[in-house]
Amino acid sequence: MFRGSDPINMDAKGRMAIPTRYRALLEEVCSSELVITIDMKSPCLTLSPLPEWKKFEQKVAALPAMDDLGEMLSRFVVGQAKDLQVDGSGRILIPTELRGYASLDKKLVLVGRTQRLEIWSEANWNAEREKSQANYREMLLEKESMSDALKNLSW
Amino acid sequence: MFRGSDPINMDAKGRMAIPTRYRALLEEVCSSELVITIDMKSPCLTLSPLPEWKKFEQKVAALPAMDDLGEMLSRFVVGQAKDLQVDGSGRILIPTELRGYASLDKKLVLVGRTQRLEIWSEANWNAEREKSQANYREMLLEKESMSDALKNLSW
DNA sequence: CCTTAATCGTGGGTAAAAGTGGCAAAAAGT
DNA sequence: ACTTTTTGCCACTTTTACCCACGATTAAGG
Repeated sequence: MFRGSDPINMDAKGRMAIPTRYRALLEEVCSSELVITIDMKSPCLTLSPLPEWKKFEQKVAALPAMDDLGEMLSRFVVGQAKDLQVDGSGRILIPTELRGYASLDKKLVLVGRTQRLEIWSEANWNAEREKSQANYREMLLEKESMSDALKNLSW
Repeated sequence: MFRGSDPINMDAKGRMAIPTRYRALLEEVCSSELVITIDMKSPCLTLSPLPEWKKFEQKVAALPAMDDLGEMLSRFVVGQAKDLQVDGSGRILIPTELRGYASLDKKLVLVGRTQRLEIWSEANWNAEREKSQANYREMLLEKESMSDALKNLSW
C-alpha cells in the first residue's frame, strides 16, 4: 500500500500535504479518515488509515491486563492517538501535542511502511538512517542476532 | 529471468537505459512498472518488477512488530523504495536520494539476479568482485560457516 | 569492402502537475 | 460583539515526466 519516502514542508499552521499518489487510495480505503499517534520505539509519529488502526487497537486491547509493557503501550500509544481528516486540499493538521514527541519543525519526511505511514523530522530521519548503515548492516551479516522469521525470509 | 551484467552510463539527469533484451520482457511481466530500493547488505540498489516486489513487501509486513532487525529492514528498505516507470525511450530515472547510498556516478553496472536486478557503481562492483574472490572461495571450502540449505544445494 | 539503413543510446527542451505559502472567510471562544 | 484560531481556497513556483531530435554503432546488402 504505502512505500517510499517524501520530503514535505509543514506550514506555519502545522499542516502537511499528503503526496498526490496516496490521495485517491486514502479516499478509497478509509474515506480519508486517519489516526495519528506516537511510535513507541522511535522518535516519530505513525499515521494509519482508520480500518488498519482499529485492527491494531483490538490486538492491544486483547493483551492480558497484567502485561505491564502492554498496558504501557496501550496507555501512551492508544491514549495519545487522534483522529484526523484529510482536508479539501489534501492536507492534514498535525496535533500540537504530538509535534514535540517527534521534534517536528518545518522539514518533515513521510515514510511508507506498507500498511501505515511514519512522520519524521528531517533531522531525526537522517540520523536514524545513518545509524542503520553503521550498525545494522553487520547485524544482518552475522546470523546469531537474527530471528528465525527473518533468517528464512527469501528474497 | 534476469542474468548477466551490463555496463551502462547514467546521464546528467540520473537516467539509465534498460538493456534492449529486457524491455519486451518487462513490458510483459509488469507493464514496465518497477520498484527500486536500497540493498540492505551491500552498497547497491535493487530493481524489481512490481509483482515480485509486492511478494517481498507482504513477507516483510508479516514479521512481528518487536523484531527489531525486521523493523529496520522494513523502515529503510520499504521506506526508501520508489515506484518507477520505464519511459518511452526504455530508460528509468534513478531517484536522487538513492544515488548516494550506492555511490552512483556516471558509470554503472546492471547485474541480473534471476528475479530482480542490481544496480552498482562500476567502482563498487569491481571492489566487491575482487573482495569476494579473495574471501569467499575459502569460505566455500570449509563447511562450518555454511547454511544447511547451501550445503544441500545440488547442481 | 564500402555504403546505406535501421536500431539503440543520449541529450535537451517544453508542458503539465504537484507542493508551498499566503490570504480571506468562517467558526469558536471570551 | 470582537478577537483569535482554524479551515478552506487560490495562485505561484519548482520539479518531474514526456516527447522529440540528433548522433553513434551495428548489421545487412550491394
